[in-house]
Amino acid sequence: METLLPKFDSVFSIDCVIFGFDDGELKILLIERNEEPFKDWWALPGYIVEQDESIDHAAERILYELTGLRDIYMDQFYTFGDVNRHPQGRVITVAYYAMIRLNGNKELKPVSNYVSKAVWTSVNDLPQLAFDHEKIFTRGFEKIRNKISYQPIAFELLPEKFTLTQLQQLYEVILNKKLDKRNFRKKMLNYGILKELDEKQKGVSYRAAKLYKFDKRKYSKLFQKELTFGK
Amino acid sequence: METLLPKFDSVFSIDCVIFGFDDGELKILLIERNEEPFKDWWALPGYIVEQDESIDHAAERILYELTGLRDIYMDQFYTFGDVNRHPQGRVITVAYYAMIRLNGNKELKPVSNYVSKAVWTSVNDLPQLAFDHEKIFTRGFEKIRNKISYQPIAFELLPEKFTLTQLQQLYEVILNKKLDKRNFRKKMLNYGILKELDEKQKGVSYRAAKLYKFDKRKYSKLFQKELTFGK
DNA sequence: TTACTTAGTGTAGAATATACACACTATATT
DNA sequence: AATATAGTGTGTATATTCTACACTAAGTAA
Repeated sequence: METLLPKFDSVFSIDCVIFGFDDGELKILLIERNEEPFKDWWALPGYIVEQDESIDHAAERILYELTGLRDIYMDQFYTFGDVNRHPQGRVITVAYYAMIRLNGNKELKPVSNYVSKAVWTSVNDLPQLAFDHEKIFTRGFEKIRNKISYQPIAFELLPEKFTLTQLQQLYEVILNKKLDKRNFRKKMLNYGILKELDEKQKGVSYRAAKLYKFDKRKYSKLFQKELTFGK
Repeated sequence: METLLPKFDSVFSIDCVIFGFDDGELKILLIERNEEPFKDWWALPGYIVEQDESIDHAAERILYELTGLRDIYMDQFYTFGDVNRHPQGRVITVAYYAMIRLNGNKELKPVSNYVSKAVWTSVNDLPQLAFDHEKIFTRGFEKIRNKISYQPIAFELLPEKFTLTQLQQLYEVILNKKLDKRNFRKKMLNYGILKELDEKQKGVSYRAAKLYKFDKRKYSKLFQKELTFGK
């Protein structure tokens, strides 16, 4: 490979804002750093892209190393490239977000040793974060808030079978406002992307609610359509 | 500055998809490369980010060097990081789009000598492009198509004073469909973000249309609101 | 059996979006 | 002067979507 390219003292990294929903709370995954700079600080999970891997691959790899999770819906949302965002050199970071299904199991097993631990933290209760990670988080949160308004990404966060009330709670948390129960149900059911199951919620000490499933097929039909601008 | 960071043989670049509207056609700015690789090929304007400049700054600088334009509405939209996208090494590129007001003057004066010339090309009539630039263009075009559906970015492309017909034509080109004149006007005027002027179009051989101006203030009020999800 | 908690449901009025047809005005051409 | 052309400009009826609002039903726990 020729190298007409100028030499450049720089690094690419990936940072991930990984959302989960649990206990009626929206959470993100934070790690405690075990390396300078910002040793012992909380940070978004992220690491350096390797020389011979694509950034999408790096994002998947890093998420896997930190959580053991694969095949997660992940999307790039912004690239942060201020000169001084990293105290040790020029690091441009590509931020991804992911939404994962907690299903009650919240244990996280960091593999890489640059992390002491990884925990789920409510977005309403975040500690101070290393680097410009607060900025990155904020932008990622805006992104999903925005996106959920026109695409039902919420399903990524819920267990496979869920109640309408859970779905509504999730919308409320992300949009940060109360929604009307009847209107919410009407709208969701009208989309026709929910499959009503013959099952009910279990283990609750009150009337059990019906469970629903997300119907991916019908979803794609509905939302692949062009955005409308009437005729 | 310590350098605990691993050494990495890599480069960041910026590529720009610069839209303009002229003659009822949506165009983008292409350059003819004067450098290997892809010498004499058409490409999106783009170049390497310098060691000590932020990526946003680089984007502005590069646009300026190629067009002499400043203070352009510009937005990052995606970062392309496949391993082999550049034949000479690892180059991750951050793509920006810009929308500029042609106002009839289409002359472009490239400053940098890695460019032989720069021209406006209709998006319906693009030549083959260097690198993965076709992919970048496509994604950028999707981006504005999407965005125009919920934000009136179209004004960036029109002259300061424009007719409703021009505005509609622009929407039609970007959305790639015919719109109903009456409904379009009603909708646009209802937003209340257009200021009707006391002037009319000049130099046309038919009934002159009223000119309008975009009212930025009212715009921010209207569109800063949260995206709606009812109550 | 009672008390408690959440599930589940309908409707009317308001606002918005869509569909549709024709007259007017200015200029260029003959 | 007559005519053709091309684009401006308007109103109304209908369909759809959005919003506001409160009670009963079902299940569990004591």
